[in-house]
Amino acid sequence: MRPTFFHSDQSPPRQASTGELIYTASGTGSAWLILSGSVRLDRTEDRGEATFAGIALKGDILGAETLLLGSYSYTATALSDCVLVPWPGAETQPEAGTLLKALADAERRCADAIALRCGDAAARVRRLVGLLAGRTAPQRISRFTLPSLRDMADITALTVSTVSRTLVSMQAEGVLEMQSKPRGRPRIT
Amino acid sequence: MRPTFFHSDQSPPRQASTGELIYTASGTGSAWLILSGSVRLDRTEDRGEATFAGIALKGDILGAETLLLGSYSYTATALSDCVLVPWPGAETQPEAGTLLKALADAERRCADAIALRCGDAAARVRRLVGLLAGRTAPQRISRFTLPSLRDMADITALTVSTVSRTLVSMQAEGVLEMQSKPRGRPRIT
DNA sequence: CGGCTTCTTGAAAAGTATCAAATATAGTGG
DNA sequence: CCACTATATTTGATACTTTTCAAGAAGCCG
Repeated sequence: MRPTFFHSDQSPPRQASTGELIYTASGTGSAWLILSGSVRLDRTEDRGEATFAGIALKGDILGAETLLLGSYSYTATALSDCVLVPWPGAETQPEAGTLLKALADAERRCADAIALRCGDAAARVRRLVGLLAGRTAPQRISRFTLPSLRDMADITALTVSTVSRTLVSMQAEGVLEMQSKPRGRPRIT
Repeated sequence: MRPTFFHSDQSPPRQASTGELIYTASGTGSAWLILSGSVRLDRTEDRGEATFAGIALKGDILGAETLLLGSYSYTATALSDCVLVPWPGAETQPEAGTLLKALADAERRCADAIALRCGDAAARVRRLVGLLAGRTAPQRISRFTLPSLRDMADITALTVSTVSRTLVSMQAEGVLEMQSKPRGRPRIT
């Protein structure tokens, strides 16, 4: 008996753990629907440097440009543990309705990403934490479930030092759980 | 005889001059294709404040979310003189290919908008000026063709003062034409 | 253990925001 | 036609936030 959480005419879900590379710009592959987790997108600038270019959350479509261009335009990295399924599943061409939804979602998360660079450091980090936690989870957030400081710094256009200081003060205020993130190389989960 | 610069089965182009409101969030209307000019998108936050949420340039689709939701999600304002045509033109439903292109364009301009908030003030303003001028026009840019300082400040997450100072120094360097923008209420063109 | 990576923290420096005022122009109404 | 108002840009002095640079602490891994 096959598992029942995805249709039998689709490929199985793909897992990506925190920090893992999902695909690389100019590489080939399918588009993806994010079932859970959050993803960071990066664009390679003129000088070959990769810069933050967007964020994708649960329910978003990832790498839709490959359906048009034949290759990915951005590099995708998992900000948290992710589950992805190829998109569109069975049909070779997505239908107009789902494409429209993907388009509307893309514009919403664009506005979200821009908003993550508004205001002072405290406001940005707070907004990012809220976005990653999802509006459905108002309970206190553990520091363990957050991305690396490097990722959060890139997303908010702050430095690692500033993000660290901000998180520490958020912990002091009780917004975050009073438990420091373990230092050192992240453990392989 | 009808004009020949657009197909007779389409509505005529719409003009919007610099600073003009194109449509309002929660209002109704069609989606638009930008034939020329640049547009600023704003989202109303929780407290009712409007914040910058994106930029749209020549060739981009504007307000596609109205095809899915029935109303606009953002407020659109002309950053420069614009010409728009309803989209899709004759067909009631856009085809998959053009939707995919709109989706890819949306992600590209999302990355562009995020990049406008990277680096110091000089880098941001320089990038914005380059984006609005288009890569096809490497010649020197007149100060008259730029949006208002208020708009540029909102887009780059700087203040009006800082944008002004940056533009003045760019004029001194010769990147911009050495002609100051006229002060006072913008003339209605 | 030693090397590597990540997070934390301190002090000084740099950049931008803030506040305020001056300048300049378009539109309005007398 | 001319004050008068409203809006937009420029500029200066100061205060504040964040960056920078540096070092230390803490965990993983070979």
